[in-house]
Amino acid sequence: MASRKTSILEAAARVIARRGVRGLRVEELAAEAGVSTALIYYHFKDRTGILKQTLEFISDRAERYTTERAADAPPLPAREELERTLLLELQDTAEVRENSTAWGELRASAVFDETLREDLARATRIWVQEVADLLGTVRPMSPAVALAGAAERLTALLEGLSTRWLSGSLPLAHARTLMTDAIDAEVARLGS
Amino acid sequence: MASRKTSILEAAARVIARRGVRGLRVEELAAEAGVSTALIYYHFKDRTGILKQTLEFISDRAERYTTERAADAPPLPAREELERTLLLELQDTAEVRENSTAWGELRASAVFDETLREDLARATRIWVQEVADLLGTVRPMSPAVALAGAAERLTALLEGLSTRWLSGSLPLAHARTLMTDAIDAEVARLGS
DNA sequence: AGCGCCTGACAGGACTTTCAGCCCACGGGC
DNA sequence: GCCCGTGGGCTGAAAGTCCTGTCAGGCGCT
Repeated sequence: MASRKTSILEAAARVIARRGVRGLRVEELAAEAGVSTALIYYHFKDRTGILKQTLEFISDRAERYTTERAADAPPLPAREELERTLLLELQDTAEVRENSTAWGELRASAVFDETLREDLARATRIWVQEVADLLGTVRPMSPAVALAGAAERLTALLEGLSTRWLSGSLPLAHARTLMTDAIDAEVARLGS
Repeated sequence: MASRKTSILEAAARVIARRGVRGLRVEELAAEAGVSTALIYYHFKDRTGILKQTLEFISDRAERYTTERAADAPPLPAREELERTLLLELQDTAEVRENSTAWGELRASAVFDETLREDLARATRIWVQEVADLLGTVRPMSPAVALAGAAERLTALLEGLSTRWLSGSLPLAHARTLMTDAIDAEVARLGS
């Protein structure tokens, strides 16, 4: 069930989305979760422990929501599936905003914290591979190297656009347009 | 010439590159610059003031080093100039690394700090415009809207690749290849 | 003297982490 | 069934710790 510890992790995701990894205050987290600050230290050794476990929690959750689809939903055509997967990260819903924000924070934190790098690199690799596979479905004749390159560009672009969106430099609708156009370009490029 | 204030800003860029925005401690900055903490507050109103002016300082400096060329160097062909400008941000030299890291940090911080957003959005706009102009030189017949879109994609991609590089998810050489390919794709796209 | 640049010292707070112990579910002995 | 001892989950309160931002004043230049 939603144990106390789990609900603290959920609360942590919300607080990080609101304030960032940098702005997470244990007291605020405690208030958000409706527990005492001491309980946080009971379950997580220290502030770093909170961060690590929350980031793990978040990447599990993200993997779930990008992959999962209603079991009874008809499978989408390859091209729509690709677009859907990528544009999913550019939506103004609480869950996506929360995950995107946290992902961006994780990425940014890893620049200064080597202990995060390995996990991050692995998660990135999985994500890129997933997109490369989708591209392969859209353009079955393309060489793997080309697919990998396109997937890397698309996912890196997505991260860039996402950060710009979240930092208020780019309206969401425009980000979506740019992303769609980039997908067109990459698909066309593979086709040629 | 290098006024005390300027040397504080240079030190701030170094400290941010080393510790991140959240890791910037006024005391550490003072030590790095070889001045008292009080002097920092004398020149910059508060911590946020330091951040804002450092952002400005960094984007000026980046503009300089991407734009400037030796006076006696022959002007490059448009296409090479474009490539050079974008790939300059993907180099493992102290100055570039420092600038890129600080830029990424400030971008990430702006997600949670509205006071940085306006400056950041402006700096972004200028940069995108610069790239759009270069693209316009390469493909003079392209409509402005297409140039703007391509420039936004290329700069956002560059930010994404840069962050991946700095966070250890992407080898530098590979990032450069991906960037070059993206430029090819966008230029080809404008040409059609 | 007046002014701009600069400093040491510290007040005041924001945050993290610890501590002593309460509460209650549970299992064993009667 | 009932009592008691135990231990994990949990908390209020406060001790630390670390920083930011301020203040009164020094120093040199015009």
